[in-house]
Amino acid sequence: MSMDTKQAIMDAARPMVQSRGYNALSFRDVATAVGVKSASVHYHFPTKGDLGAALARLYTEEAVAYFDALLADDSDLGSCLQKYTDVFRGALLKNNRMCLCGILAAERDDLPVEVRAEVDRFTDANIRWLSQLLSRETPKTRAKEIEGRALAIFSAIGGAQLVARGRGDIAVFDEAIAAYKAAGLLPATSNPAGQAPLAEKRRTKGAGSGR
Amino acid sequence: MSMDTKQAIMDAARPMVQSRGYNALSFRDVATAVGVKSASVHYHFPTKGDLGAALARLYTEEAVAYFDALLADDSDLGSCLQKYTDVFRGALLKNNRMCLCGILAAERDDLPVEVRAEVDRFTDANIRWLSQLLSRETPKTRAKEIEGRALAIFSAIGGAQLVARGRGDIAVFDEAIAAYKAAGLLPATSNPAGQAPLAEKRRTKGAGSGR
DNA sequence: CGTCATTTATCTACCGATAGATAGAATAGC
DNA sequence: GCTATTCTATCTATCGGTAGATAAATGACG
Repeated sequence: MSMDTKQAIMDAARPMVQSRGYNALSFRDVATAVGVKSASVHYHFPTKGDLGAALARLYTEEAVAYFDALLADDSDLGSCLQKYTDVFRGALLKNNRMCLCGILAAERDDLPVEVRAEVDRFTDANIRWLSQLLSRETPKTRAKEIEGRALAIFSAIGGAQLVARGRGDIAVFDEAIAAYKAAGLLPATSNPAGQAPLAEKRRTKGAGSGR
Repeated sequence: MSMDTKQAIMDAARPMVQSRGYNALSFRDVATAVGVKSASVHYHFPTKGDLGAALARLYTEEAVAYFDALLADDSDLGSCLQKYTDVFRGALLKNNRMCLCGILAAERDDLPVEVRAEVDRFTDANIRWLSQLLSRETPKTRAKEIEGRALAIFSAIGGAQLVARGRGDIAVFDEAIAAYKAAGLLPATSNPAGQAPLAEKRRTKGAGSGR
């Protein structure tokens, strides 16, 4: 029953943070959702920072695992990026949530240092993964340039998520992504006269756990 | 003494929200900063939602005024967009702050409806302005396409601001913007072999009030 | 096996601090 | 004197966190 509770706490807390942010996360709410008392949450996570950092760490680990599987399975850049994008889309789809580390980034000044560090790790992991993916297509390109492109993709998708969430309209996200493709920031997946490397058109299966 | 206090409250509250978000904004903190009691803040802004909405509304109005002046004065698209970008950069420059409506978008679920409405207005105003700017350069393009491009630029810049803030490093913002230019999402301002309409290179004078 | 000690996990009850908000007295300017 | 503004004082609700008790496993040892 022990690790079950710890896991249940994290399972309950994560969507709460993704919905309302770190500041709005309360031990009491989590405890109520899990069906225990807030003191029990403190038993597993002594401080709020501990809980927040654990959430962000697990979040990053799961994301990295999913993304790395993409890199291994699907060697097509276009469809990899499509699935990558769809993960962020999935968060909006689930009750207009945001990427956990995205919303934490907005709250940076209020975060305990240990949480901040995990947010940094998430960003790093995304840039690294995107760089890896991009450099596979254009191995000759300078690393600095590829990293810049990776950062641009990461930032742009995060921004689309933020703006779409602000409007409470997932269509805004889709429009932004479409415009990124039209501008050449993302590879076009099907019809229009894009540029950049092309890909097939399908959306494929699951979009992960709603990152 | 009356309107002075009201203005002083807003002047004090705005940077607080930009730094730590709506949830972290407290009547007591604002009152202390202004030099009055919290009850006096309630006199001018009965509820927190009133204060938040007033902040967002004024923020949008000031932004629109500044941007419209840009459209009138400087007819060059590249330098207009450069100044537009620099406004968002300026927020980071001032104690790693974010666009007020950007951070409010992240907190959407916690916002009173009146604040939410003002956030929407800000987004609309930005898309409208960017569309106006873009359509001046390419009048033939379909309105839907221009709006998509405007949304892309707005989202991308907001995302760059969010990621850079999360890292606490304004250089991240600059890198992202540079990569946007390289990708063709934003017009290149000077040296490289960009595409799109070109512009001169200067940064010009003030970047507004740190939007 | 049985006994004793320890650990695990949770509870109840509370702490000081702070949140937004309100009522009504005091003060100031016209 | 009336109105606009600010004050004092207080309320209720919630926050993260702690203290202390307890029941149930777990393990050590004779």
